[in-house]
Amino acid sequence: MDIAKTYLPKQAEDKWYKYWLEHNFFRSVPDEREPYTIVIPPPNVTGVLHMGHMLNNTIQDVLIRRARMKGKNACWVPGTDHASIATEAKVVAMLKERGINKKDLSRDEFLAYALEWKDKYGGIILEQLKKLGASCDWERTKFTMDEDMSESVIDYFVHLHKKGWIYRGVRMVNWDPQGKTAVSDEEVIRKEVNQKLYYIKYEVVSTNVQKETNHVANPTEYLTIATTRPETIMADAAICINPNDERYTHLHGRQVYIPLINRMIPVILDEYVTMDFGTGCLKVTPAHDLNDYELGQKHKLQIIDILNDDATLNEKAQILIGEDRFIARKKIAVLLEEAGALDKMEDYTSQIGFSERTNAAIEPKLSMQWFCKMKELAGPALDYVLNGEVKLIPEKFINTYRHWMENVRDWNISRQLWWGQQIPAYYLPNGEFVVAKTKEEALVEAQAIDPKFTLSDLTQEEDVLDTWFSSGLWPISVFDGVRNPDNAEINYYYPTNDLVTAPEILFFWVARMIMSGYELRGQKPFNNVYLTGIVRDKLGRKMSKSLGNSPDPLDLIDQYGADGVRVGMLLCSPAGNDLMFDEKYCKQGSGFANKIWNAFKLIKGWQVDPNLVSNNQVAINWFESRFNQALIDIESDFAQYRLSEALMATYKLVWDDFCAWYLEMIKPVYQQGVEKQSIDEPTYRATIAFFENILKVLHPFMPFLTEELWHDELFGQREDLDCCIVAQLPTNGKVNTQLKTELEVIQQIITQVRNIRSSKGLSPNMALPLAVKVTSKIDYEKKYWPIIKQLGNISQLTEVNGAVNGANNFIIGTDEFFITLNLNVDVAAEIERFEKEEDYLIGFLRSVQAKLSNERFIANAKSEIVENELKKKADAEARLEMVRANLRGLRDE
RNA sequence: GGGAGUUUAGCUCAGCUGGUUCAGAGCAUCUGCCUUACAAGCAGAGGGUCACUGGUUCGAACCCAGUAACUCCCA
Repeated sequence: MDIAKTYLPKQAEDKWYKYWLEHNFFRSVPDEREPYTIVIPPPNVTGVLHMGHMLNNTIQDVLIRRARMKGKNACWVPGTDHASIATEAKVVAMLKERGINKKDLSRDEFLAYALEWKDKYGGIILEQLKKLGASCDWERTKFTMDEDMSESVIDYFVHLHKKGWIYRGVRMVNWDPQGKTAVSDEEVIRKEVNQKLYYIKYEVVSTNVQKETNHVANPTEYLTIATTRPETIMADAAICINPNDERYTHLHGRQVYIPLINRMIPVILDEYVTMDFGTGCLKVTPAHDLNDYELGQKHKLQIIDILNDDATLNEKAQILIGEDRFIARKKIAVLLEEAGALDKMEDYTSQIGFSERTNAAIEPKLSMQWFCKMKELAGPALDYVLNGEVKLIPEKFINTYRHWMENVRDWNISRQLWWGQQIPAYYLPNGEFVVAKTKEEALVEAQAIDPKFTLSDLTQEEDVLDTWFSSGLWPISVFDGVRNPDNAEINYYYPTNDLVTAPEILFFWVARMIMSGYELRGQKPFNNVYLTGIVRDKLGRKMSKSLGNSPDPLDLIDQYGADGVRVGMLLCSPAGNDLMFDEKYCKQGSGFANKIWNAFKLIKGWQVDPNLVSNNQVAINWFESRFNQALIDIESDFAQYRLSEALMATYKLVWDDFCAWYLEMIKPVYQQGVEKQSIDEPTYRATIAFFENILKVLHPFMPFLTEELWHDELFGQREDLDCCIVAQLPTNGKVNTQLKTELEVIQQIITQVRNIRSSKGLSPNMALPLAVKVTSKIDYEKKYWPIIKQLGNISQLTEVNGAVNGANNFIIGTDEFFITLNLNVDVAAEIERFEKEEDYLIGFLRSVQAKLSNERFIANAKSEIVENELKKKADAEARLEMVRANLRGLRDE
């Protein structure tokens, strides 16, 4: 068989993903094993994969695969949410293209179109996740509007209503005039916008007395206000000035006319007004501004709403009826100008809210909405996090979480849409309403009020529930734990283990899951919340469609292989910090895959010769020990969710320890004309065992490559179900610290020898003799000779008692090494080198001595630190003596 | 305006309870090598006033205070 020169990911990826599916490796059903559960943060059903998903799902897959390989019953539940606003907007747009107006459709007709649309385009994202290698239990795929999921939502609503935590109320909401729905504060994106500040003159109403006595002498009086929204003056209820503002004392108790419509409104006093902003006169428009609304409540002002749901002006505006708010703004400026009421215009920038879903400018609007009380729910949800039952990783998010939970406001859960769960509230002819799971049950409730009511008297609330209201139940509802709280699945899988999500939805998703978990089950929904950062480009900009700075994830997979991209994502993703994504990380990932592939190729080229005797036992023991150490480190990294460090530890284990050192130590010397290189049996067996273990450790990060190699005949015959994906991770054995330290010395010798070769311009092929003056206990001659010989290309090793004349030398630890070259030693350069070292050692000793002669150091420092200082001193002195001996020798020449 | 976070090599980040002359990793850079697994490679090298200013301490990248810059959240 001819092995490709580089790793080719494509075939391997398709082949093994299919194989895993066919053999049900992703499937989880409750059994006697310990469960390990992750529920996916459901992406929008209409969404497509972006870099944020790539990161998020790579992390989840690494965690789930690792759990599987640790013998846990690993269950990763996939799914999507219905994203009511975004999806409805898309469906409306699609209908428009077909010439259909939503207004002309019944609710059921519209939902039929929406479902059709969802079936056609929905769930693409889940297919994309498969390309990444996501090992979700696809049989469990859920959608927040599945029948059982919707029923759970309705049940929860009824439950909360029974507790008295759901109510209706008029509130100022963030109105999206395009989506024609309220959106939550969190769904509003604030942006700086250049606007105009209009200075408008209001005529002050003269008093009767003044009118009669001074009619002619007293000219008309005006006050001027500054506003960015002149089109709302018709909704003004008052003008407000600061009572301390001396400029306007004469206006106290007066009234003014609104220009153009000449409606009379009072001048009111409130310290809320900033005197040095604009003119110090504030127009108060309670229906169209949150702060004005509150001011209006305080001063019992009239509320005049002049806007329709689509932000056109209604008949209450009296003028410009039917015009859009922005067009009205331009037109009214002209009208004011003509009426002489426009004093001036200034440029002004301010923050304006835009709908995250439709990008329309948010209009503050008073409307009747459904609310869920948050105080009672937030308390326990905060406690879970504060007492550490739910761990946030990294911990820095606890502060933010607490701040939000302590200042939580009631949650507006209604949306003026059709795509979603219709609120199960039924209005009665008398204006009251009842809440029940079904219309029939609602009738029973209604008849308790008045037995004469019939089904036809009940009208269901038109609004649907916020999507977060469904996804807030996700960890419970995917296991049917709302409807059947005691079923086997929920009891087995809940609470789930880890949740991987973005910090920006900590509140409206994570917090709400914790709330519902407590409320419905008295249990947290997950143990750990791993918060990933935002994927930015290498310039630190958020990746966005409009900037076009986001690579297409599938293109990346195409180019670098899924394994390469997974490694690339993880290499640059410290927990909780934003990551500056750069394609070069994917390149590094695919380079790593190639390195592993080539190590495999090397081993494949060997063949056991039973007659050969192994002299690699030290190398084998060393790597085994090194491997065990790496397992410990990697486990510790995972325990702390330091995934990129766990990956880097694995990367170095493979590249440095295994490839660069171990394989080079044991690699048979090439024999020409032989198809397969001969190797002794113990080394061959050990190496293959190491390689198989390495594949296991790598698997969570690079599932495809490892599975591909796992099935090679190199490892013998495999049963159908003997796959890397379900192999059990090796358990760590002993770490031999003496071997480790000694080999570090050997590595330094090799490096020095290479250095000398390289600095003298000698070929690596030229074998050199090495002499050593040993004072340590290291057995160079017997124990390490095979390694030194092979890696250093040393012809012979001799022990000497004194310096070797004319040799190049170096010191490692307390042992001195000599290489005799048939070249003149550059005495001056050598002297310089040793003088440099001497200086360093003198400085070092001085700093150590300074500590040791400091009484306060001796008195205060821990004894092991003092001892360590003494040892440092002794070592440095011994070394300094050697260096000086060398210098003496050199200077004598 | 209120709150939180960040600042260590050209880039992305480690650095635990203050204690090795402690400043580290990967990438990038430079030099030399097409050495029969890998040029997507090998061997070697350079690179930092740990943002700044003070303080605490025998000892500070680490603790404290202040300053600056950047980021995020809320109003």
